Amino acid sequence: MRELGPRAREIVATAREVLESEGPRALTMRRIADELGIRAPSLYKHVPHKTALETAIVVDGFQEAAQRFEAAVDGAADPLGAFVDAYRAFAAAHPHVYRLMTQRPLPRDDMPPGLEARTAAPLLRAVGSPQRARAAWAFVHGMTVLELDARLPDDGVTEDAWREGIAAFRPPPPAAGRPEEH
Amino acid sequence: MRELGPRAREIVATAREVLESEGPRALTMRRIADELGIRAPSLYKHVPHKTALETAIVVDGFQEAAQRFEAAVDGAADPLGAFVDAYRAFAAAHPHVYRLMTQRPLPRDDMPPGLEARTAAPLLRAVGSPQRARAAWAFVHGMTVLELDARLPDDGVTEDAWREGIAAFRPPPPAAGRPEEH
DNA sequence: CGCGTTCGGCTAACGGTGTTAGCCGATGGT
DNA sequence: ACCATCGGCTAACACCGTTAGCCGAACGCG
Repeated sequence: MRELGPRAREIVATAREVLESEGPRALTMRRIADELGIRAPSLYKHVPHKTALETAIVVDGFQEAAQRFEAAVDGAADPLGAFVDAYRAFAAAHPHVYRLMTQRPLPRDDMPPGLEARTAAPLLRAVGSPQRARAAWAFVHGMTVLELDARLPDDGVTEDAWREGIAAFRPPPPAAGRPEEH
Repeated sequence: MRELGPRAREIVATAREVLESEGPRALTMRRIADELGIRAPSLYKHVPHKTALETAIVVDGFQEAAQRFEAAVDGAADPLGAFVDAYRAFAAAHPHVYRLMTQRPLPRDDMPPGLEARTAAPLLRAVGSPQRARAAWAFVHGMTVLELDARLPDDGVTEDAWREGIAAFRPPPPAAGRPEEH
């Protein structure tokens, strides 16, 4: 993947703004060009195709998410709970970007190496084992998309489901004497 | 939602075949018409728009899924395990239909009333409580889409994650004396 | 029988999409 | 002073969903 020039970064930034404020159907080459006071074909002087634009948005999204997750888990008394809060907050703040990041196979070849692992690391540390991390990730992602798509009734039960799932995947206390409060 | 005539049912059936065999990008009005030896505009004599076609595929998918889930759970020794097996089998057999069923808000207004609840019922029975059902559904759906999109490494750990999640959401044994084997 | 309606095809066309080809003025290096 | 590169531009293509309007065949019915 070619490195993006400064004009390309501008294009990606306005593309992300369009996506976040008006959703994926509005994310059109002509629309992006309009926003920049430019014609659509000129975009191709900076970006090879629309997919590369979407990939760049996804990469930015992962970078931002990774930062938030690391900051949330760092030194938290309840790392899993903190991670889940940060995860939900990210998805709620950038639902269209979140969907773009998750609703298709990852463009791994066009992503900085290590970024995927970096994003996954805080959860891994929060729950202990890799298989538990994958299960917990699946739960959190599942809840998130079901909520984004309004598949779950908006009653208190959904919040209970969050609690139930978090409790199910929280690592057991480190061994010794005092039990944890709940 | 208008009831679909017999020709419309044929159209939906070939649309589903195209979707299942070649994916959503191939699901084109012209492509469907071709398959039927017909021109694209003629489809609109039977179906109001493409979205209605997709909705019909989704409804068929839910009906088939509901049947499979009911059959799987019915009288099973481990209802949750049986449900998960049936769920994964359905998604693996019809990945594109599964995505269509889950990757967008449900077209509830154009679905037979009760179908959504019927599809959800087997899992609800299998785990006991509604909040546990939602959490378990999120986990199963999350694992499924992550696997469909090849987001999880294809090692044994993912299978462990399935086991871990299932164990986490299995209802406690009914009370009395003898412990279950594992 | 004849008539009118409805049905289910058709062609032509519109506006929108991503994308390519090719032109051209400005900028900047040698 | 020249030439190349950069970053715009217009025109156009193929494909998409969809609409308008035509037309032959089939059918109900007086």
